Amino acid sequence: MNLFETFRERVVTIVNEIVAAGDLPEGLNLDRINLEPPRDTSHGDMTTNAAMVLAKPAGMKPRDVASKIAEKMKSLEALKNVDIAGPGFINFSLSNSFWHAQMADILDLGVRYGDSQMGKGAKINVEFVSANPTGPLHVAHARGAVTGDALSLLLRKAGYDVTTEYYINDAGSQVDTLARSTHLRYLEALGEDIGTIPEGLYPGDYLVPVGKALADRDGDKWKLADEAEWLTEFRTFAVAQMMDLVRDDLQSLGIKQDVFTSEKALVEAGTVDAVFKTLDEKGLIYTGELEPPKGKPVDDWESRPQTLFKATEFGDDTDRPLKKSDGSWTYFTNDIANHYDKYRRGFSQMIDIFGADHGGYVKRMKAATNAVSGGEASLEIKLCQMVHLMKGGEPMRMSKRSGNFVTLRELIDEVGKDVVRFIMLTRKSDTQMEFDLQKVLEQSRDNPVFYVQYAHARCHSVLRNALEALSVADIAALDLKDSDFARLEDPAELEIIRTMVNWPRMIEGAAQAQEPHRIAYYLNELATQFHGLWNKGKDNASLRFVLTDDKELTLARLALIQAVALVIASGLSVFGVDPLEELR
RNA sequence: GCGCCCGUAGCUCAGUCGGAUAGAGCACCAGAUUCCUAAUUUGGGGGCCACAGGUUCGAAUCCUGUCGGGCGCACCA
Repeated sequence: MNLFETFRERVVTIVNEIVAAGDLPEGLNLDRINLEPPRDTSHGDMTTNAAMVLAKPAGMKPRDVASKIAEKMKSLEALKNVDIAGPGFINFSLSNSFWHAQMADILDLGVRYGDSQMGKGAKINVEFVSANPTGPLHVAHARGAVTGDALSLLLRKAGYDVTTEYYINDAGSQVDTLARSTHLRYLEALGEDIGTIPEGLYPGDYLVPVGKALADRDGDKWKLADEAEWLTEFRTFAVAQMMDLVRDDLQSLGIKQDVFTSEKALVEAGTVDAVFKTLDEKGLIYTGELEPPKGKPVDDWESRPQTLFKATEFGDDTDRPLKKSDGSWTYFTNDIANHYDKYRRGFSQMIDIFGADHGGYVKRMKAATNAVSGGEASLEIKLCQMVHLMKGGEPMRMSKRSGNFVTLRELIDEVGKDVVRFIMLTRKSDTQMEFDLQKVLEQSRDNPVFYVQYAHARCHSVLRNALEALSVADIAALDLKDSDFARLEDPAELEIIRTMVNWPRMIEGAAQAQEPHRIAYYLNELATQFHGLWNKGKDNASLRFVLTDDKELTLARLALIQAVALVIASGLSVFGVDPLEELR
């Protein structure tokens, strides 16, 4: 529980006491009472809307309710300056000693500061990337990958039991295309001239080594064989190779999912049949005809009876086909089985991260998950909008022909894993964003990655210099935890402590909203405050961190810096970004 | 035609389950800057929160409609 929640409970307790005393009516809904830091810091350290939300149901004026509450709050420990403002806000501040006491917590917990029990260990499944295993990951996968991974880290920090998952689409026709493309490369490896890759097959060079590996292993065994003989073997081999590629790409982003579920395996295990049967028994399957699509005209459209799932009963716009014209399962049916399988494995909360181009798929998947679990499982789907890659303010065309890169790997090679991760997380995932490859490598205020990393590095630099100045070998020898925090009296120092104390609340808020990008803004703010304090020391020598004539104050300030470094590191860890101790 | 996402400063974007005078960075203008610990710093101008209604003590936020942008729209994956 964060401190704001603690004080909120105290306010609720006070309200209940007032009710018990008969000064407020019984049966008031207290859920809408908030307690938060005010936007304007001149209003104090904390503010509550309690009086305003209670006034109307109580049939009283907000300021009258406020004065009753404020009167009792004055007796709370550590509180000072309780007052009523505006339409009925109750603002108050906490004593400096209260804030100083929080320093010990931060230093004690280190990067675990901000860990929360909010999730109560609830199991939650986060599926992301799930790109077709037909080649290396594309830059377009980067945002979903990073968002999914960071969201998982965030939820873990907030106390959820998170399992990350990748669903391998290895049962559709695209993996047959992969197998055929690989066969061509196999023939090439055996010395045949394959010419240009025919339309409809995958032309990428990454299949050359796969074909060669098969030629090395099996010789010319498949050279003259019919496709029916080699297709399965080539598909299995190539998919395995492609998944190795994908895993390597993810690894280079620092991502390693816990579970890889194979679509093919789900089909072969009969899970899809079981799902179909379940839906059928619930009366959610029927045979009918659909309207022709309303968008672009489809050339090969033919009206025919289809096996349909009653998705409309669960909020979808139309019912959805479960079988293709050849009688096999649709991708959708298999994906229902995928989500059913997760439910069966004990996940009642699931999150999928999709690209924006899959937006049309959201309603049906949520509908199906709802149906197949009998309403017991909930599926959230987060859409990641497109990222426009820029270079020096100019949009980049992403095509091999123009010599610009197209793969995720190439993007990482250009700017580095940590930059990709941080920048992708600086914007809300469901809005489009720009990513300027030039700007993110600049060492300036304009580059949030640099600015935050620099703050962390600067903390460590100060600590290193301090050790030298104090002739101490190891920071542990300073016992910073036992410093006299009361010496931190400058408003800028207290402001930093308040910001750090807000960190646990940030984690809970961001986790609840499933919005990792809030962390980026928080880190930027903390970095700004720290850099600001550093700069004050330029003008005012008494505000420097290391003061040779005042060891007590120096130690207290070093403790503050240590705390800042820890909170920044804690924040970066949620992003999966490694904090730097020096910039070079 | 329908569905989803979005529209906030010149630009890129925040804005906490509805809260006080709507914020940040960049850009722009003006000042400081052989003081130092590491990559300057201080201040300023700049807004019909797309538009119009509605709900509310209170709306950028919720609801309805209009306009504008993005994505998607049998059997593919």
